[in-house]
Amino acid sequence: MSKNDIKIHDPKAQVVKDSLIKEDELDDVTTFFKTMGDNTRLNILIALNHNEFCVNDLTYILGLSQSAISHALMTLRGQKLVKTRRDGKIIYYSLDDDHVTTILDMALSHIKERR
Amino acid sequence: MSKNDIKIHDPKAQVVKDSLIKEDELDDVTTFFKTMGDNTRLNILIALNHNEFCVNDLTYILGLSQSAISHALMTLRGQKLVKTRRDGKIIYYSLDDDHVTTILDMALSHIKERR
DNA sequence: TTGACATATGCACATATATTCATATAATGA
DNA sequence: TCATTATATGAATATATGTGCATATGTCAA
Repeated sequence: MSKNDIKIHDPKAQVVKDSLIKEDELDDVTTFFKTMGDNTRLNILIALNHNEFCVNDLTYILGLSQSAISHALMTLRGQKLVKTRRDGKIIYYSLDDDHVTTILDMALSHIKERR
Repeated sequence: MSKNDIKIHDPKAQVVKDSLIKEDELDDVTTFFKTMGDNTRLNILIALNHNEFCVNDLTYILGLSQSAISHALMTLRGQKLVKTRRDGKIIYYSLDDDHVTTILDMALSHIKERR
């Protein structure tokens, strides 16, 4: 008996199965959540939600190595969650997406109400 | 020179550093995002957003093994994102949190607008 | 009580990923 | 040009995590 022979109990299952979002679209969403699902990156986003900062100051704020911060920022930039601005040697990072703030706030309140 | 000797450029860095959320609270939020950051779990949530379903039907909808679905559901239940209802042999799963729908929708639109 | 169906769980394995270390690139001022 | 400061990147390692397999638990019908 192969996988195709599974018998559904609720006919709605077929409808929902057919209406699932496409794999690549799903990948985009999960990748977004994965990006948010890391203490370092989330802390960076929270910090940048207050103000733009350079890599050095983010290193100080989070208390992590410059390399770790830089790697995290590259991931965030790849997801277009942060953008950069250069002023001489210094590169300033800031949030690149209004949604992030909203989603962040929602998640925070979601957690708090759950307690 | 130790980590404490990092010199900040922007005095706001100190303010933001002091206002960071507590580690355990941060863990809660990232754990929540991690839970959402998986294709199987997210697909389950999307399916349950349409209707409650039993494990068997979710297995059919996602085309995965019963074990994989069950494991995923345990994680979701641990995060209080789904709840269960038993009817005889069958256990029905449904969303346990209004926020999830909202956050899901936001993430989906976030992705779409970004293209 | 036995068999069939529905779901859960422990273990093992494979894959993904965050961090560190070392080093590279880039910009500035002397 | 050289030294210094700021940031990025590649490789290696350690840890986390999703899935399949086998099996356990639970429920009902006969």
